[in-house]
Amino acid sequence: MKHWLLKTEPTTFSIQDLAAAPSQTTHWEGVRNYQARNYMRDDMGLGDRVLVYHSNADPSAIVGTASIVRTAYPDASAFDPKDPHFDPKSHPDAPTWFMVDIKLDRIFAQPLSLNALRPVAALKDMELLRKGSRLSVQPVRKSEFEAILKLAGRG
DNA sequence: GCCAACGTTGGC
DNA sequence: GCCAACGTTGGC
Repeated sequence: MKHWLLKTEPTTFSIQDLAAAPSQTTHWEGVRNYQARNYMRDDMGLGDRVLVYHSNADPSAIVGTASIVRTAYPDASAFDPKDPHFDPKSHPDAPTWFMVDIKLDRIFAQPLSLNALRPVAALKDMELLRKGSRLSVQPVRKSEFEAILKLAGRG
């Protein structure tokens, strides 16, 4: 089982939106970066655990966890000219972009902000905390995932 | 709103 | 294949 971090802007789709979704499950659509795509398409497995991160938020923070409940399949939003993530170069017979489905596990009682995470020794190599890190789908080490859960407590 | 960091595009 | 220009991300 692997561990991941998924970024989302809460003004677009928040973990509260995930909690309100049918079966607390959603398609993680709109990823338009090749490295992020490759992680989703090639490496994500059923049952992998996910940290949900709110970017461009106040404060930006890890806000909860989810699990992969469906592995990669074509991202149909790329085929829709009216969709903000439309990509004319992606065709249904040879899709460029993929998505997975995730299901909410829990929302942390206290969001873990970047300021709260930076001083944690166990997280010093975490991709999220690297300067200039922009990748919206990131692998997370098991030790990092467990450290995050510990910080989040049982609430 | 600023701007650094990064990815993509396209002329050559 | 280089690389300048441009667009996007995202913390602050």
